[in-house]
This record gives sequence, C-alpha cells and structure tokens, in this order.
Amino acid sequence: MAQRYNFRETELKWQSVWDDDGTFTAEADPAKPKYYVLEMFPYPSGRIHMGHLRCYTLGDVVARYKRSQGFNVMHPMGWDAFGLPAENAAMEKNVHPAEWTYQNIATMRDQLRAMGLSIDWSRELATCDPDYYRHEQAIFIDFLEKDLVYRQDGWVNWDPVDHTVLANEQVIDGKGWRSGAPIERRRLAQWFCRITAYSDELLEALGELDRWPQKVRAMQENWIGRSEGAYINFAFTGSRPDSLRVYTTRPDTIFGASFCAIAADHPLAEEIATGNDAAADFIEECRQLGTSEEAIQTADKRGFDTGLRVKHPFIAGRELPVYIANFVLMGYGTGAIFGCPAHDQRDLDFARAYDLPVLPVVVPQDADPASFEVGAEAFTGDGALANSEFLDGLDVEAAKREIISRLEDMDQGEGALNYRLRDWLVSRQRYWGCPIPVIHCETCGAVPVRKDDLPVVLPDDIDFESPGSPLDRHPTWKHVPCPSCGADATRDTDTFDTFMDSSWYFARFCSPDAEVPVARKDVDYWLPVDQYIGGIEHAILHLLYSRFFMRAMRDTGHLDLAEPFAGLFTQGMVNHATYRDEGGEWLEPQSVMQDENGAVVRIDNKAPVTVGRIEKMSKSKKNTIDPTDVIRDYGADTARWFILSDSPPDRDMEWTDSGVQGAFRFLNRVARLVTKNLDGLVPAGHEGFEDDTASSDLRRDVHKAIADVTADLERFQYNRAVARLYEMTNAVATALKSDACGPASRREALETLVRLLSPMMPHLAEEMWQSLGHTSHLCDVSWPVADQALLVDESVTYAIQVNGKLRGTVDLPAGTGKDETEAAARQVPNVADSIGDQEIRKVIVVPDKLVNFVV
RNA sequence: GCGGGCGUGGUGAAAUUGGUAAACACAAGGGACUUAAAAUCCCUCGGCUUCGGCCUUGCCGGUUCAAGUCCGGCCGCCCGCACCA
Repeated sequence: MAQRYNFRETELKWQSVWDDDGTFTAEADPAKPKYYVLEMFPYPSGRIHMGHLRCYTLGDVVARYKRSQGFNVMHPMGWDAFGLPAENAAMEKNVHPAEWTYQNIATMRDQLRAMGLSIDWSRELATCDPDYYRHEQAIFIDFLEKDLVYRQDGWVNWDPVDHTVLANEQVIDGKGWRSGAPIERRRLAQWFCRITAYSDELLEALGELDRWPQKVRAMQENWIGRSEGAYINFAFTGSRPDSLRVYTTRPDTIFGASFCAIAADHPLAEEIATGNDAAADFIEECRQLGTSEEAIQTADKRGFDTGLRVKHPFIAGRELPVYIANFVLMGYGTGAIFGCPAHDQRDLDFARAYDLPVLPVVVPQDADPASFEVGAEAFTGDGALANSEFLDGLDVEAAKREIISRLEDMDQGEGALNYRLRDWLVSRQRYWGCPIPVIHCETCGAVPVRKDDLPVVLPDDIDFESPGSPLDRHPTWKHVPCPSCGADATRDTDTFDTFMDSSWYFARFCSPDAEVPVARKDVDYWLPVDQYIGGIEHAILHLLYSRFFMRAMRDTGHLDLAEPFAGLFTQGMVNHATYRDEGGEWLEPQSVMQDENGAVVRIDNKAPVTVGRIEKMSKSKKNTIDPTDVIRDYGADTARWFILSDSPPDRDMEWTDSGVQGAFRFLNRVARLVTKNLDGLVPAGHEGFEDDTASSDLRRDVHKAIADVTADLERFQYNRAVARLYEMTNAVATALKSDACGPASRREALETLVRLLSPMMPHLAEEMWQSLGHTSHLCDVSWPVADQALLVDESVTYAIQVNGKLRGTVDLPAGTGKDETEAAARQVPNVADSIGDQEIRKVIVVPDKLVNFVV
C-alpha cells in the first residue's frame, strides 16, 4: 500500500534547500520589475499566535505568487522589539529586558521558519539593536533641525499604571491603550512630532490610495477631522484690552449668538479661578467629570458665569455673557465658542438650562420666517437667513462667505481651516525604548547630540526595583557635558514612543546594512511597499505615523516618497469557540471532548461543559491554539491551507479542529493522486498533447482552473482559490481514474495542479514537482498561463425561463444562432407546459446563456 | 449623533458584478472495504411535494424581460469616531 506523505521530513528538507540556496535573498536590480511584500512585523512577545500565522501566510502567498510571475520580490522580516512588556518581564521575572527580548526573538524566528515562509532573512532587523536605533536618532536630529519636532510644555495624557505619557491616538475612551487605566492630565515638557504640518497633505493623499480599504481611509479622514469655519474675536466690555477668540463652523449664525463659553482648561478660566473660589471649584468639578462615553452622554450642560461680558461684533450695544462650560474642550479650536442655541443642540441645551435667548436665524425652506420657532431640537439644516440684518435671505453657504469677508474687513476674525489632528507626543518615561538624543544644558537649552556621538546607547546596568523612569534614576548615565558649551549638562532621560521605531523600518529593510538611515538607490528601487498586510487595529496609529514619517524624511532629504504603502490589506481575526466548566471557569479547547451522545464534556472527569460564544483567541478566555502544535501534528502546509480555506481573508474566521483535519486529508489526497499516477506519463518536458475527446476535456478543465485560480489570487480571494483547487482536484482525480486520457494530458493535469497549489502549500508542491521528474525547483518555475483557446466550451447549457423563472435547461453547441436557440428552447417539455396556451409577447435570447419567454 | 460594513442552508461560505441561488468545504446520516478500528472510496444532505414540479437570499415597496446583486423605506447586527463648536 502507498506510504502516507511524510510531511515532517519533507517540510524540513525543502526549508533547508531554500535556505542553503539563498532562494529568497533579494537584490535590487533596476532591470527587473520589483515587488515589495511586507507584513506588519511582530512584537517579540514570546511565541507566535494564530494572528501571526494568518498574516504571514497571506503575505507568503502574495510573495510566492508574485515571484512566480517574474517579479523581483523582496519579502523581509524583523522585530518590533522595544516596548513595555519587556520591562514588565524584567520586574516580574528578574530578567534583563534585552535578554528577554532576544530570547523571544530566537524562539519566534524558529517558529516562523517552520511555516516555510519565503523570507529574505539576510535583511532581518530588530528595533532594539543600536545599529537600528542610531539611525532613528539621526533622523530625529534632522527633523529637529527642520522644525519637524519640537519640545513643549503643556497638558499631556498620563497613564498612571504604565508611568508614562501617551499620544492622543493611544488614549481610547479616556483610557490607556495598553493598561486600560483612566488617563490623568499632567503638565510636562515633552517632545512632539509636528504631524499637523502635514494635516492637509495627509488628508488629500488618502484619495489616491486606491488599493487601501475604504474603511481605513475613512477612519484616517475622521481622525484628521478637517473642518471649515472662522475665528472670531469678541472684544470684552469695560477696560479689558484683549479679546476672546473663538472658533466656529457656523459664522453665519452670529446674529443668533446669545453667549460665549470657554473650556475649564482655558487660560482665561485659570486666570478667573485665582481669587475666585466658586470658579475654581467649578473648574475642578469639570476636571473630575469622567471622560467615558457614558459620562459624556448623561452629563448635563453646566456652566459658570464669569461675570465677564463681550461685545457682539455686528450689533451695537449687544453684550454676551461669558461662561466656563463643561462641554467646551480645550483641545479643539481655541477652547472657546460662541453659542447660537437655535442651531446647535449643545448650545440649545445650555441655553434652556440657563434661560438664555433662543433666536432662530436660519429658517427651513418651507417655513414662515415670522412664526418659525425652535423647540426641543436645534435646527441644523440649510435654509434662508433671517433676523440677521444684511444676511437676511441668503442661504447658509452664501451667508458664511459674506460674514467672513465682513469680519476680515473689520479685522475681527478670519476664515479658517481647522483640524482635529494634534501633534504626536513621542516622549515616554520608560527604559526599553530608543533614547532621545538630546542634552539639556542650563545655558544652551535643549541641544541635539552630535551625530558623530551616535548612537546614544541604553545603559545595561539598570534597576527596576523602584517606580518611575529607570534612566532618570541611573547614577551616571545622564551626566554629560553640553555639546555646545561644554558645561555640565544632562541627557534627556525619556525614550521614544515605539511607534517611532515602526514608522520607518520598512524603509530600513531596503538597505539594512547602510551607514546612513536609508541608502538612496535602494529605497528608490524598492519603495513603496507594494503590498502591506496587517491588522485593522493599526488603521490610525501605525499607518498614520508612517505616512507622516515618509513625508518628514522626504523633507529632510532622506528619500523622495510620500506614501509608504501603495497597497494595504487588513486581515480578519482568528476566532475560536469558548468553553466553561460548571463553576464558570474557562477551559482550554484541548481539555474538552464530545462524548458518545455528542455532548461536550471535560476529558478528565466527563463533567458537562458550556460551549460559549466564538470569540477572538485570547489568553484570558483560554481559547487559544498554538500554531506550533498544529505544525507539529499536521505540518505547515496543512496549517497554511486551512487558514486560507474557509473565510475571506479580510473577514474573521473560526479555527476548528475538524477544519484542520479536512485540510490534512486534502493534502494527503493530493500526494496520493500524484504518486499513484506517476506511471505511464510522458517524460517531464514533453511537448504536444493528445486531441482525443477525453484528453481535450481534461485539458479544458485544467486550463479553466488556471484562469480561475489566477484571477482569485490577484484579487486576494484565497478562499475561492482554495475551493476552485478542490474542484480541480476532484475533476483530475475522476479523469485519471479511467484510462481514456493520454499520457501528455495526464502529466499536464498533475503538474498544473501542483503548480497552482504551490503558493499555498509550498513544501508538498516542491516534493510532488520532484516526484514528477523535475530537477528544477518549483519556486523558480514561472506561473502557468491558461490557453485561451481551451477556455471556450464546445457546448453550453442554456437556462430557459418563462417570465424570468427557470423552467428548464437545454445543451446546445456554443455559438448557436438566436432562432435556432429559441426553437430548441420551445421544445423543452416543462417550458411548453408553463407557457400553456398563453401568448408569447416577447422572447429574450442572451447568447450562450439563457432564453426568457415573456407571456 | 457622524462615518464604514454586513444580513444567503445545521455551519464556514460561493454566485464570472443584473442572467440556472446554495459551487467548495465542515458537520450529520447511510453504504462499501476490514475479524475490528483507523485510513480510503461511494451515496444523501434548504423547504414543501400528489415525485410532474413548486417555493426559497432579514422585512416592505420600486426599476427591469430578468434582482441575492440596482434604487427608496424599514428592522437587526458588527466596527471606528464623538459634547470637535
């Protein structure tokens, strides 16, 4: 009996062949078209998980497929190696962060190698390597000189659990993105990247990223949050010489203004609070108010009358009260607004609470201006201006233009674009990150480290015993002379946000050994990344920062590129059912089984188990499967095949043991199919085919499969490609069972099957290719091309409809004429019955498709 | 509230973008081989049916010879953002 396919031996064999031959080592070659495939590099947390397996399998299919199409493919791998978990491990297990990190990298590299990925390992990098981060420090210094980074004292987001500040993007629902702890506000001097310098460019360019998911583009658009409006300066009454500057998107409603309001953090509010306990109490109250969604939605609109009054810019003698209000945010616009209750819901709620006037100044098209009133809901639609002197009768857009032009003439304001996007805070009070290459001197201020003195290396002897920043506590490291004046000075003891590390690693991959951050000729050849693959969770953070970084690197002369990722694919999550015992404790999938009645029970004591929701694999719910176990038990090809097979790659998928076994069965079936049919083939390399009916039919099936699978791979529809290959395998197996097909057509069928499978199950494909008598390696063989002549069928099945409903089918030779087709359709028995004695009013004939009788 | 997406068998899904709905797989059931099991192979598998067929893509309506697909209105679910002035 035929031996079972030995996946263990075979997979190891081909992995070392590829390795020894340097098969996947890429070299820049301007004569060849390049293709840069990249998956988001992993954080070395300890072991690879199913999300990695899915992501890297998807990327490897792209890489192998493009390679077989003649592209010069670069497919590198590296490690996003700085970050807090290494420090936590240091505290919990008393191991140095570097040691912990490099051990994890070693483990995970082996795990990835076992997947049989077509990776160019010669380009491997780790962001915690001084040879990597010295270049990041150099880039930062260049940014500093171009004013693309700056240091500023201000309110920042403080994570009290991770003991560090966070960027706005890292605060989710008012909580730290890693720790989940409620964020506190602190005043600190910190480094910022001037991402807002590119607000408009980052927004505009989204329109050209046509190979990005619509969803990600929409999310970035919202995040950048462009709005058009105006600044208006309201002069104070009395002797105060300055004015209150507000931002509004509805300057047209100025005649309906009944108050102004400022944020609790507004400088004016702080000024008032000194010497005014009631104001100070109110401000404190606003700060205490939770930032959670629920707190915001249920919070009443509340204000504190400062006693200050401002003058209405267009109505002589009209004065507006100035409140400190809990619904005004310091972080948007100027932190101050004018309130027009009739046309803004928040302003209306506030006006009702404090008994302020509600005067409609825009009336809907079909309403009577004399009687139109606003009740519980503000009117925010378009309409005609009213009660607004010179604006009366204009529509909203025209009124905006008019009022802005008047404000500008009076020098009391101007039209403006405003963005929600804030500058990116990159300082972190942590040890395991890239040191910020700046020295603080009492006389010279913040001075960049001289480039010759780079890298600023992290000290190894570090203590994690007490809280706070380990670098700041280090006895000697921070004490250095000022590079400018030579006096005693101190290093910046903060490190970079790790998103800095990942904002340019894809560029470093192009020239991993260069003495400069990026070698121009290499990035010019390889960038942009043609296909980038990763999780949707980076839709804003990593992807937005990287887009900023390329522009900033462009403007500091490192490269000439704006968009780093021409194509982006966001893969779905890997889910698994969850299990709980009678006590409600989570159980691992390995510890449950089905008993003889089909009920799910514990393996050890047969106690009943509750099967819960199918959820994202997570340690806390214990519903994880270790990819390495699957590879050990079934092989990498099986794991790859299964993860591609069931669900579209961008959708969530469910990992099931039965699905894996199904994939395993298929693999063995392919191996059996090839091995059993080796006898009686023409030799490898034979040209020409038999033209008998059976052989031609087989060849037609084979070439249709080539066309379909190729189209599916092009469009990232790997689940369809898998289904099509199942179908092809069934067809080939059936055809080869009889002796009717000729030896050349049989060889073509088997070889084509193996070639089409190769991007997804590369080891088995190589092995079968060798069994078929080839000395070349399949990964060097070009992708099959479908013979167009074989894609056309000799006969087609027509659908015959009556009034659009299917009533029968008929087989006719391809290209049959309309009249002949209609005549044949009338003969179909059920069709004649359906028509009965009704009059046929119309006949639609779609060539080679269908006939529709309309009665 | 704003933005994006989805809704098809027991399950994951497919439908060449308006042209035979449910391909392919998983699960389930039946059978063959075997002393037995594993492996393998074959058959059935949306609903109803008088076995001729008829009906079926969240709900209602529309366009069309023809709608899972396009348009309008509901209902439900998922994701992102949000007192953003």
